[in-house]
Amino acid sequence: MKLTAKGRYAVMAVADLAAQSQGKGPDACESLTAIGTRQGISVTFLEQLFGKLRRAGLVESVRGAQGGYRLAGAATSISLDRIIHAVDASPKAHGCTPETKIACTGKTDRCLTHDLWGALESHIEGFLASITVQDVVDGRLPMAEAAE
Amino acid sequence: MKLTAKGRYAVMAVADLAAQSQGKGPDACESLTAIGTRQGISVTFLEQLFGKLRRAGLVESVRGAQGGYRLAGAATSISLDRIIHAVDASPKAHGCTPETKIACTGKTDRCLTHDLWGALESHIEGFLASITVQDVVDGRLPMAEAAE
DNA sequence: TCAATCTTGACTAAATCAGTCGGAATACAT
DNA sequence: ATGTATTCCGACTGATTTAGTCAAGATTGA
Repeated sequence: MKLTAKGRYAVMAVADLAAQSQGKGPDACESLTAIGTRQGISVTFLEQLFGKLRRAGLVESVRGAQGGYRLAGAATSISLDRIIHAVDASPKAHGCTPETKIACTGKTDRCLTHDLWGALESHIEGFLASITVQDVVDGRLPMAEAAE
Repeated sequence: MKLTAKGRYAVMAVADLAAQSQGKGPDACESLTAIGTRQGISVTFLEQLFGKLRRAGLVESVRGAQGGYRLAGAATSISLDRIIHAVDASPKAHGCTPETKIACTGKTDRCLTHDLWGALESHIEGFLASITVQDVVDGRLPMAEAAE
């Protein structure tokens, strides 16, 4: 699980897409040009992101003129962890895999941090999984304690 | 808040240090050579990490032969977020700073993800702050649900 | 047909990561 | 005093990742 700007852009773009299609019919679609202009993201970069989002089944595309993208499901059914996983594929898990099992070779202590990092990752994942795109659109976020 | 291998190594090393000085007197210190050998981390890399840990006030050093490092306080008083902050200094906060305020210029939606990312960061931080080095040594970790 | 749009894949400049290297400075042991 | 073990410090580096760009083709509406 990585938390990069790319993931944040993807969340922004999907939230924008959801917000735009609020009142419109289920077949309405938004072009990347429109999304990019509104959110200040370059269209070519959005292409890259939406390609992955489409392959992950989160959005659907409509080709040709007046085409664009629309959500593949309800905004309430898309959680943020799915978006982030789609664009920021994390092939490697946390440490202590066969290749980097440095920590697990210890004699005195077996890998102390292995379980720890696993717990941390699932903690973050759980947090992101608990938020849907609709929540973001509505500005509804859990414990908005974002101090500073 | 970044979660890199460097931070994990630092937690491993500090936990090792704490575990070794369990029975010994408060003045006992461990050399980086010993820690590195046990944990399979190169000594030169440990030097880099412990330099930062020392400057952050988490460990104390004893120079010269038979020297080494010891914890600057009780293992129960050192939380993991302090270790990670010490070695993985994160100068930049999350997005929407003056330099990258791209998202905040929107007309329709003001920056939707700003608060969100802030909430996420403080969530992770709170999790790490709730775990002490002593917890790691004792293998006591919250919700050890680390499936797979 | 023509223009708008998605689709794909290669490409890149810059930053970051993980770690090394060389050399001081310091203190203990003999 | 000399040698040895250790911390200290900053520069350096190779590989990877990030955050994009660019070019060319496929598909469809008007």
